[in-house]
Amino acid sequence: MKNENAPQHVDVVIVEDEKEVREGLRYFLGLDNRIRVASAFGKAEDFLAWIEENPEPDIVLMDINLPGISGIEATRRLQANHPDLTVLILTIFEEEEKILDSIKAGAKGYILKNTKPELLLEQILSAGAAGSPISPTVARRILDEIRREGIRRQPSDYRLTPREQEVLKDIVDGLTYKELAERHHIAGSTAKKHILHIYQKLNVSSKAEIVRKALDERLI
Amino acid sequence: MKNENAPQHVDVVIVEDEKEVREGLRYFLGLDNRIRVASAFGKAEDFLAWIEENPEPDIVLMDINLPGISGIEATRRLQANHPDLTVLILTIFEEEEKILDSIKAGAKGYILKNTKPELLLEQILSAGAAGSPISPTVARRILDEIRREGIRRQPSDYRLTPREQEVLKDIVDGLTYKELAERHHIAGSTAKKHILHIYQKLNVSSKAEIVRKALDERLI
DNA sequence: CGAAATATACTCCATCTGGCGCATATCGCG
DNA sequence: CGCGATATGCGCCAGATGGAGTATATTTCG
Repeated sequence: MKNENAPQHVDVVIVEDEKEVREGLRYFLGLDNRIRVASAFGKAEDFLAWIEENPEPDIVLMDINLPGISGIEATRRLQANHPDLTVLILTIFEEEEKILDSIKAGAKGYILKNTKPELLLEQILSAGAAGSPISPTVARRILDEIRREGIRRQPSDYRLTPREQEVLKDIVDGLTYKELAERHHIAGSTAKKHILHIYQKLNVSSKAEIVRKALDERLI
Repeated sequence: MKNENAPQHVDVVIVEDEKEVREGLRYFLGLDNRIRVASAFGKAEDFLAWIEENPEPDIVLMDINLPGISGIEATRRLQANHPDLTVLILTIFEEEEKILDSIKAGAKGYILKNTKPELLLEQILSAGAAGSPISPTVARRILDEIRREGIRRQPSDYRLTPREQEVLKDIVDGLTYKELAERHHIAGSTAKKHILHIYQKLNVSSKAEIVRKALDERLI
């Protein structure tokens, strides 16, 4: 199976806005001769442009918190033209939502920035071998999530009032302020107020987002 | 945060039927003074009896393929009286089904037996610190599973053009005309035109309705 | 009882949205 | 070549929307 023409190293690209971290990573990874840092970017946009003009690297280390396009969004977009590109999220976030979003966006691994350097190296190399490096604390959350689905999905509680629940359902049905007001015999202004409250509680800002969230999380 | 009364080591129990492997593990783990092997068993039944009479160890290394009660079943039974016990599956199986079954049974980690000894040590120790050690190849399977949750059926054909498909997806993501225009480098007026065309084809008249329809009929 | 939460309603305002017409430009296909 | 489909873009308009106040009942619960 050994191919003498195979590159001797794993090509890595870094996308990370903080220059210190970015250059630090570039330097550290470069020390290991199994890894070659092909390039590094401070903005996802720059990387997305670059990837269209250059040969695919083996691995992309992607920060989440980037100015402009986020690392998750960038990962999602990569799926279109580079579905097989191995993207590893490298971030400080441990929030379950971001983790799952990343995975669904197509990330092949999720490594925390506090990972010890030697381990980080192992993780990156293992990703080349069809593995998915995941920081143990992150893995725990993912496993928790799987278990939870296995048991029962209790709808996340946004503490919507009964009225808001009704309104929510009507929004999902595509009703406008007016229609909603008529249906419940209240003023349009009131219907609107209910909707705005729901926006705050669900942390969204449009009906379309409500519908998406309500259906995704089955709070209908 | 250091507590002088804290135990100096992690208590580990091994459940593994093959004597060679069992004793090998016991010996190897014992070499590291951060770990103490409290006991080792060749049958799950023996361990289940023992655990009721002795203080809980910190970690249980559990083989799957055991005579009598399987490691997975044993893990499941442990949930009743010892829900917080950290069980790490240590096995040669990479089958997705066994992996998921183990997790659902309550295992906190899933390590392959081919894991390098030094890494194995790290994995076990990380489990003590609320982490979930997972072999990279196993993690990959789990992630694949999460991503897969959505085995699409054949969507009804509304004859949307490729561009409209893209726009449709963005609407479901909750984007406004402007955001959508930026993302595709087109004028807001054009984005709007695409949306209006989609409205006609899907026979709807608002973004909320599109989101609903797109999610319901899985045309995303 | 009385405070807190909920439901109701109004105003102002900037922006977004849906609907319509019109106009190019490109491409594939016959 | 020319037709039709697709993609792009502009302008106009009325109404819907989202955001932020303010205000007042009504209900709920400690």
